[in-house]
Amino acid sequence: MDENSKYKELLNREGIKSTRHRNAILELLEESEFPQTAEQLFITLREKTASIDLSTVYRTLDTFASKNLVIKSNRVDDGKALYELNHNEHKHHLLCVGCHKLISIEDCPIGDLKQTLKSRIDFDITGHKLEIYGYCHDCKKYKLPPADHDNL
Amino acid sequence: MDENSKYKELLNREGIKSTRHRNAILELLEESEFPQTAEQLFITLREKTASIDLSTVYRTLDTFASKNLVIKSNRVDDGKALYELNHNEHKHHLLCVGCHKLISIEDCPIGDLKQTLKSRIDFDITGHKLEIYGYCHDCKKYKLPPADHDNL
DNA sequence: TCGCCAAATGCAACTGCCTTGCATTTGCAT
DNA sequence: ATGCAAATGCAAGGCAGTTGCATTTGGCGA
Ligand SMILES: [Mn+2]
Ligand SMILES: [Mn+2]
Ligand SMILES: [Zn+2]
Ligand SMILES: [Zn+2]
Repeated sequence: MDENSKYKELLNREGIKSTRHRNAILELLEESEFPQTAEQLFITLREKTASIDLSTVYRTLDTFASKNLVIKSNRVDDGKALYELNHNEHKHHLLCVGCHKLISIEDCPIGDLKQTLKSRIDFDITGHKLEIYGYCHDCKKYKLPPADHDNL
Repeated sequence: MDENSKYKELLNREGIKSTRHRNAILELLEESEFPQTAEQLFITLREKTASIDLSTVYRTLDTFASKNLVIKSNRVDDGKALYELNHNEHKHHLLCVGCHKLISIEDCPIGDLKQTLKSRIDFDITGHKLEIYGYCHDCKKYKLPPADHDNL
């Protein structure tokens, strides 16, 4: 293993081997602004670095997810699995249903709710997924009347 | 078509035909407290009512979703598609990761955020999906240390 | 540095969820 | 009742993700 082992320490800390593919995948995830499908990662990996099998990509991502290095979620429109690096920072994003642009935000509205639920029904929140969609500045002019559901 | 056409008006209002299967599926969804997979619905339909094909279940649910009669989402743990009746009321639920129980809540923490984002970055929220998980009262005693991500 | 072995990977077959093409049936307007 | 578009059943197919197994490789101990 050559000097490409940028993530050797991280991987060893998790008790798994530092390999070419694992380093490449971590590096690629670090460059990605938004969650990626396994296939997107696979294609990019084939282009820019060594040959790799799709099953290896899935296995690696699953391993990372089990170590909490990676967060796995599902795309809203087709349910396909998405993977992103777990930066241990709390972020959400807005999806524009007009142009499909993603916009990062730091807001998280769960904090208060967490206290409320703990005292009211004795439920301990450990995590959540929040997907927000709507129309961005550029798309507002073409805005359709909003669907009458889920429309607080 | 006999008197089972409980939803004839509703269906006609949406511009689609009232059929035995569509009525059965709407009825079944109305009895369901929580979102169901297509397969769960399919099995129940086969047991309690007439024979139906799985593809019909999917096609019907897709049709309903396109009319906003049904809300389609994805299960957190396996990504499988879930379907529920759109009651046009705003609800979320808590998933206990200990016993997989679902608990309905009426709280929605999006209201304030909606105003904030509109004024700050000119984004119009039209909808959102929120999935909250943690430990219910009964499972707290067996609680594992929380994962260090997404843990506001 | 060498050899060992469990872990990681490639490859190909396979599973399961969901979709689609097509022939037949059915709802419903006339 | 008749006609026709929409709905359905059936079977095949598509595609994301998984798995079994043979081979390779990383890391460790001698
Ligand atoms: Mn949050
Ligand atoms: Mn809400
Ligand atoms: Zn937009
Ligand atoms: Zn529980």
